[in-house]
Amino acid sequence: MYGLPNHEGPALKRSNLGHYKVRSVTPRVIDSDPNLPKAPSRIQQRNRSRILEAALEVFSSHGYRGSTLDQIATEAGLSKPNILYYFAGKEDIHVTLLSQLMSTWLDPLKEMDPNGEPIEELLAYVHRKLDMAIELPRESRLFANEILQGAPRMGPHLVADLKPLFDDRTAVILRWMDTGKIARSDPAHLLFSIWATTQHYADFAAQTEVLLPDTERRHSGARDFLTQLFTKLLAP
Amino acid sequence: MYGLPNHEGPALKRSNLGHYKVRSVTPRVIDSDPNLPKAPSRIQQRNRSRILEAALEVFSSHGYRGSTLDQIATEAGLSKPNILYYFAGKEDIHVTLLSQLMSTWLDPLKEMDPNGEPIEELLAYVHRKLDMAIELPRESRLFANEILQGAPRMGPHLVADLKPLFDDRTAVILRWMDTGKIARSDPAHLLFSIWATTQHYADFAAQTEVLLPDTERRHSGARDFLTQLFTKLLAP
DNA sequence: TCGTGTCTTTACCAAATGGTAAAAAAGTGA
DNA sequence: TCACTTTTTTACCATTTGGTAAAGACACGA
Repeated sequence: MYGLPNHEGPALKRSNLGHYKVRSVTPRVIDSDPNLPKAPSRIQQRNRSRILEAALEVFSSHGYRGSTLDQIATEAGLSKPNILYYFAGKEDIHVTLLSQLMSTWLDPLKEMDPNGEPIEELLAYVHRKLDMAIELPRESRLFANEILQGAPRMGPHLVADLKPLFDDRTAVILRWMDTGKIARSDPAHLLFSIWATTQHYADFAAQTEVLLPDTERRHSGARDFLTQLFTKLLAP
Repeated sequence: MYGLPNHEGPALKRSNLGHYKVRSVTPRVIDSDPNLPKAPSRIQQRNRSRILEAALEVFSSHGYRGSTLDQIATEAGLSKPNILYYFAGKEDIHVTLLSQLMSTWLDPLKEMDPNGEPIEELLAYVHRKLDMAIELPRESRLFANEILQGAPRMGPHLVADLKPLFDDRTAVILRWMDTGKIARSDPAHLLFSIWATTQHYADFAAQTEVLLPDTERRHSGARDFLTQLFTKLLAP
């Protein structure tokens, strides 16, 4: 009688392909494979990135379901049908955003050098993560929203991309501990605590801004505190 | 042309009072003030708490906008009009939930004893918060969702309830530091880091469960790690 | 300047969703 | 059992919203 809601809004009536990614081809002499889609025109690049920028703004502050195509369209300065010319649908925009941001988000973790000085590497990682949380809070919130809802659109990405990197990095950290250059602790929880403490400043900004109105103390204070916290933890 | 969305769905046509809270009174001999609303009947108590339990389940996993009255109704085993007999609307349910949970959520902070042993008190607080995150993840996620969206319905609560408590507790911690019983650090950021690290296990469970599938290591491992982390930070 | 393909707008639609009116059903005290 | 109140159901409604069709505007090479 009262079924679960269709979380994607009105049902799409036909598979909505052929909009941008798959299209008929006008062969170019330069192009090696005439069966590949054309390179995006300047206008396409501009509008697609406009839409993604607008979507980041909207999705990150209202969540997926809390955002509407109209909002994104207004923010992007385009009409709703027009953004649907560039993307197959709301979900397509969201997924595109998430996958694009995934690499940005994981970069600092990749940059940790297994041959570097352990304490330096880890503290640098903390600082980079904190800088990102402060400078790119929308990106942080976008991910937080997605994970909070149980990662419905990013679950596979987590398993395929994040998990292997995570396993690799925890192994590196474990080896560092074996050398005695940093104190022993659970590397997995160490990474969790770094993520939690840094992203907290982006994800819970509405709270921290109320509790600690002084922006300067919030930002550089966070840096000092986290340095102290992790320096003490890692000291051999 | 393309306006912002009305985030509350269809506009309500009239002020929707008189549903439960305000109703005509049949005077009782026992009641001292016959102009006060009647005490809720057994059936009302049962159904209201059923609805709140269902709403906690639904709101915490889909967010406010991602949840529908039908979902809540189904989960509660009632019909949609029936839950609207008990609550004035979707927002009323959400607000009721949030205010009820606020005190549960702040209790551990209140219980910190200014006259206790600083390290013990703070570690006990960390452990209580972690236990709550693990045992009441839905409550944690409900708050996280609300804060992430900028606390649209809880902002005033934060200022009125949390801020004074926060200021008081950071002052207590500062006094503890003055006695030399714990190391100096910024008390505000100390509390932030406790909240961040503990709630992370509830709010980002979708992630931690992928990265650390072993439930035992996730839970007791977190406890050990956080004990270590904060013991080292606080050691004078 | 003409024609072809790209981009944008106008005018829609169907489903989902929050909410309501009103009558039926179930309790309840006397 | 009767009268009265409380609770539940049935049948709706108005907006919102994701999405589409189709025509028009635009760009640009030949």
